[in-house]
Amino acid sequence: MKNLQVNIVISPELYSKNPESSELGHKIVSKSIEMINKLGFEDFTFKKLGTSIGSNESSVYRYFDSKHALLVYLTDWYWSWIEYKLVFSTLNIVSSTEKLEKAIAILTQEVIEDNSFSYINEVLLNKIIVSESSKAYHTKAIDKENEKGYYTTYKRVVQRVSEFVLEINPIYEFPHMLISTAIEGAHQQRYFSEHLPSLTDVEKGKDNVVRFYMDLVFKTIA
Amino acid sequence: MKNLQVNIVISPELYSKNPESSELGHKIVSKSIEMINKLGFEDFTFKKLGTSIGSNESSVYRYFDSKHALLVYLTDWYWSWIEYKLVFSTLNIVSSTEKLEKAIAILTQEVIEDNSFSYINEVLLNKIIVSESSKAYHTKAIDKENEKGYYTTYKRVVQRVSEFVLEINPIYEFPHMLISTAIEGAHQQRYFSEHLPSLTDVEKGKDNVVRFYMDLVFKTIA
DNA sequence: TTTATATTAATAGTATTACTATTATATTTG
DNA sequence: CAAATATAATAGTAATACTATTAATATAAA
Repeated sequence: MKNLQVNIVISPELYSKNPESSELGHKIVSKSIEMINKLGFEDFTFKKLGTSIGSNESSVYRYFDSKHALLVYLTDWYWSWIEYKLVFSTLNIVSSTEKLEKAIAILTQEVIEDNSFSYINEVLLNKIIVSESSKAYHTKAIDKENEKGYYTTYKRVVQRVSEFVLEINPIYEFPHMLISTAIEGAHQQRYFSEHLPSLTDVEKGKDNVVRFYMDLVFKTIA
Repeated sequence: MKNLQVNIVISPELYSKNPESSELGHKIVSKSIEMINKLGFEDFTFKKLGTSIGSNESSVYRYFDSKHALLVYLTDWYWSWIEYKLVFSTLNIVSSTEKLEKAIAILTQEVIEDNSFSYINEVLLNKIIVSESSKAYHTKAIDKENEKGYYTTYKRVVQRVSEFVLEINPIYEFPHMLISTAIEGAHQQRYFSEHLPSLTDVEKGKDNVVRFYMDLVFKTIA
């Protein structure tokens, strides 16, 4: 994946002005990732963001209608990136088991190196997904936003991996629940392991989160 | 459980003035459950709450330091109630399998009737847990709050059920992850089934959420 | 029954937030 | 170079999440 020139393309519903289209847009996205990580989503504001990139609150608003819209954009970027990794790493593999293994690994692993997609730090973005992304869809406007297609990338990722599940066991009843449980669960377990460790069985050094979900998924569909 | 006079007792760290101690306290709790359901947590305010119970914003603040504190209180009340149901329904049962079955059912079922714990509507409270409770612990102050004991009841519930798992399979490596995955997963699946159904395999009439997690848990520890 | 005490209600005020609107100034493009 | 476009600067608004103060009311003790 190293030196391939690929771009994650984000659907226009998810921004007012495309942040890909200017230097300022790049700064907005990259600095917001840093700041949301540092401050948490609640304490992060467009005013603080504007100031810290040497620009202005109102300029940020020209790219994103709201703080929430920016979070949805970042989330969609993340899932687009994951989808890319997923497709790339399962291409030409014939064994369904092997494909599902790769998929579960990608979905449950912690992101530990910035794969250098230009101005986006994937390590920090992954941390935002773990600790803040549930706020993107836990909103009263969820149904309207879903209609507008805000969550299609995520749904497509779940769909793709569910298909691997059905290749292995075509009569398994709950492939989507299984995969969305594994994805969301893995994020939660990472959050818990840092903040509420007694809810987990995470040990230093071992990647128990991946092992746990790998085991769980394969046993469940066996 | 019907006519037993039992009270859920909440630890004093979770309120400024005990809402159990006055009529106004009861109203605050019961009306806030209604309003958070209707408006969502973001649009719910103490001002609106005060007005709608014929009282005052500042009076509400005497019971709870903040909106967030109230959500934590409600969450803890819910887990105390679940713990009570859990202990009650597994008492005197010798079979570990049966105990775990009962536990998973209690943890993953939708609450459909108000078991009439005085002024708290458990059906609505369960809905709040499903759609808002993750906001209680996804906060920058989580570590401090955890130290203060805000989440002990929830952790104890996970611990209790993890012990049932270990009774069945004493060498299973990840009992806490399994149980917290099932609990949080079941809530998420209920939320998804209503708002992002393609992430689930929920069908009308059938209680697939309970069936899915029951199957998953027992296969995983087999 | 008065008095003290606690509880609640009413009012006002603050800093901050999440935006909108307007105008001025750069920068790019034709 | 002119026109179009992008950005910055400034100001303003309604609402939020509180705090502080005082007034009214209920309850409990002397």
